[in-house]
Amino acid sequence: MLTAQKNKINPFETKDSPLSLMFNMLFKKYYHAAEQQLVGAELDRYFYVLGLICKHEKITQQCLANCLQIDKATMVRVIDYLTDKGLVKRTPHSEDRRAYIISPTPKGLKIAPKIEATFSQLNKLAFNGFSAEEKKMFIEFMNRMDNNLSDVTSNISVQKN
Amino acid sequence: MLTAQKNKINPFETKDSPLSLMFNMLFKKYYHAAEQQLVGAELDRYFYVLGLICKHEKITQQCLANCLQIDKATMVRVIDYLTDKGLVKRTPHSEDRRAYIISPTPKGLKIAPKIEATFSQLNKLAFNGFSAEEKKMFIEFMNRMDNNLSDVTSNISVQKN
DNA sequence: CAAAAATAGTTGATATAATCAACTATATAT
DNA sequence: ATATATAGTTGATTATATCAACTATTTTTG
Repeated sequence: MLTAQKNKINPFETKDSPLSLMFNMLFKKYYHAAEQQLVGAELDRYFYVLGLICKHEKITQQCLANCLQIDKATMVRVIDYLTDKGLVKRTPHSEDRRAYIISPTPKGLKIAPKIEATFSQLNKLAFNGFSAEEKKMFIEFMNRMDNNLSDVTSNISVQKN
Repeated sequence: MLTAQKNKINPFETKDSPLSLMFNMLFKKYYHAAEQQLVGAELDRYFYVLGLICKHEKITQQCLANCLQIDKATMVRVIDYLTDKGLVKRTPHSEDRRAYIISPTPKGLKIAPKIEATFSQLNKLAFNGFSAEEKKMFIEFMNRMDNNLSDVTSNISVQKN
């Protein structure tokens, strides 16, 4: 019998647990830690989107949606949110009049280092006790998995974005 | 300039990308693939919860919430959903009259193998090209990260569950 | 070249999920 | 015996995802 007190299920130790469960749990822990560290930082979500925009300076909405595997309709609202907060702006694309280029405002750029520092610190914490080789291997494993799973989804079904 | 056509951002190759982004992307791909494979299987979400319940046969709601890092209020609704579908049932806990034990119904148990098979297949696909050692290392890495990030969140803040 | 198809972005509607506070009932600690 | 903690529930609110339909523009192709 599994009760709350003697809570013993650990997906990381159980044979054949779905990997998605592990990914999701790690995602949540990391994400919530980031939220806590960024409290009072002008924005209260979509840190990683702002991070990406600031890192690349110029990027279209559709590209962001593709990169982050987010539906383009959802992305509209993300960018609306960041725009309302005065952190990014839309400017018409010079070569494609359907498209907009998303770029950070000065205010957005000012926050970016704080976001980057938070991610960098959390990465360091997540990798605590990892050797340089182990760290490198981990990222490589993740990259391989991403490729493996991309093959699956594109074979099984039509992409949504 | 990053446009949709020449989409070049890859969080797995970019130095110092937030790990949460990688976790989330892998989670999504895996999860959506599972959804597609389980279309028409009585339930259309919470596969992993049903999987856990069937694997353990007897487990309290709070324990499930803890294990899955889901708010207990959310868990109520998950169990409601599974109960409405006739896949699990609540029975009073014999030693703790506040608690309910969640267990699978025959119908739930009948579906379980299909869910397990899907996860098993997707795990295999995700690990495609991994040696036995690499696979073992990956799980170990994930486990270590989970511990590292648990330390953080419990230090920084109060747990929600 | 003109027509058809595809793409970038938006909107509205809907469905799903997370979160919080307040609550009941019971169990545990002091 | 009282105070505190826990398991579970509910209602309200917010966040997120998803889908179809739409405009405007670009690309494809016959």
